[in-house]
Amino acid sequence: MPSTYGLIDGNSFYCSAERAFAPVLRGAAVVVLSNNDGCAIARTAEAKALGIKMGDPWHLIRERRELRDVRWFSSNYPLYGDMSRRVYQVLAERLPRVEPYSIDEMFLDLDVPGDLRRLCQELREVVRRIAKIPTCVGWGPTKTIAKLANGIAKDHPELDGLCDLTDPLVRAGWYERLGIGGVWGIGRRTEEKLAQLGIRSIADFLALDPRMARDLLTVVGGRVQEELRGVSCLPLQLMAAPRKGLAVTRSFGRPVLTWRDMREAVAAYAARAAEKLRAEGMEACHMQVFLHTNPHDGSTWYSAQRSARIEPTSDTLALIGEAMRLLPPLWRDGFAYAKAGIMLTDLVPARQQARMFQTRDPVRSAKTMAALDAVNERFGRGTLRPLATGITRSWGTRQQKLSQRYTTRIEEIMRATAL
DNA sequence: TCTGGGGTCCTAGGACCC
DNA sequence: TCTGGGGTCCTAGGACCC
Repeated sequence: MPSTYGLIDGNSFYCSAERAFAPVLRGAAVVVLSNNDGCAIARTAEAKALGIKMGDPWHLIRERRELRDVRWFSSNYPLYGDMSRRVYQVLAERLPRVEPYSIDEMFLDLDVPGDLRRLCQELREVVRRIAKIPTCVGWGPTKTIAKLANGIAKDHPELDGLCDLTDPLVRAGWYERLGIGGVWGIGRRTEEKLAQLGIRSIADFLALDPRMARDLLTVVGGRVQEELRGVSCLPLQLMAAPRKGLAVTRSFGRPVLTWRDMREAVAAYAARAAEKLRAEGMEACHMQVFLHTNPHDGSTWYSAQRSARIEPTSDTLALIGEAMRLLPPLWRDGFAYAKAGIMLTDLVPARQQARMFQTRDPVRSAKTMAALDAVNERFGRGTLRPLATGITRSWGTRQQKLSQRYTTRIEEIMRATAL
């Protein structure tokens, strides 16, 4: 177990990814929007300075005159994924152990010889130069402390993107000043619960009897407390744990009113779920389908879900078939549906040998799916798709300003931006 | 009228994360 | 016109078993 953990994260990661290809955006207020261009999910410092908050609905932001010049983008996850992998590569070439934690954050094992501050500064510079992403780095004796340090580096520009919380005395100083709600693992509800007991700062929380912390917040809260004390409970995870489930759920670009559109949308989600499953080399044994109306618009709420055990598969047509069996009982005429989704759980590694009582030919299915994936990999997602998933897709997601490079390979990107 | 002590599996819901 | 998507872990409670 390392004695020093680091956390590096990309500043306004999605915005920085967009900026990497459009130098003209340097110094400009930039936001990236959620699916359906619904709300702001990433903002540059300039956009934050203009008062744009995380999660602000975009239709309200754009009405404000002073925000007319804000540059905005629909989210382009394939691009951000490429950028994230690039950042990982740069780090993994320079450190023995790196754990990708989220698309824009990596935990680092900093048990390496030499001056840590200098090393972290060098990491920031090389990530900026090669992957074109500005970052902050925080470090300390546990992951939770490294995460806290990273947040401090982000919030205090005078620290030049670096924050060292190795020294208990330095930590104690911050613990007095920082609210417990900013700690990794303490959300809004827990913060409220603690506030009722008069616990507001991190220092207050550490003064709480560990048994009481566990009774109040379960083992999770107990672990947070230990980690904040400097006792490491969360190891670095170099191997990503096999995933437990997978979901494709999406709000419609406009309300779905007809059974025909609903069937198409859910078939399309099932097809996408099957693709993801195959990309992971997994098969699903359980499927859940749900749909619901808009919870925000004051109309009558209707929501329904149904699930079933299925024969293990990652075959697109088979999964569409299962979804089409689950869906009909959920449908009620007369509602304006806002969202639907497919969730696959009980994932198992794909295997090709025949099972007893199997109703499909696995070899044939694998061949067909491999061909389908190869075409879509080469010519873009959705080039080849089952008719059941629709042609016009009037329910599709709105993406008015997608940066036009989502099939681009990272090598081409790097060439395009070579200085 | 009284009525044990474990187990497992499943589902739903809460809380949190990015 | 009108507010994202996709995960994880933990706990409680019911059904069922011996």
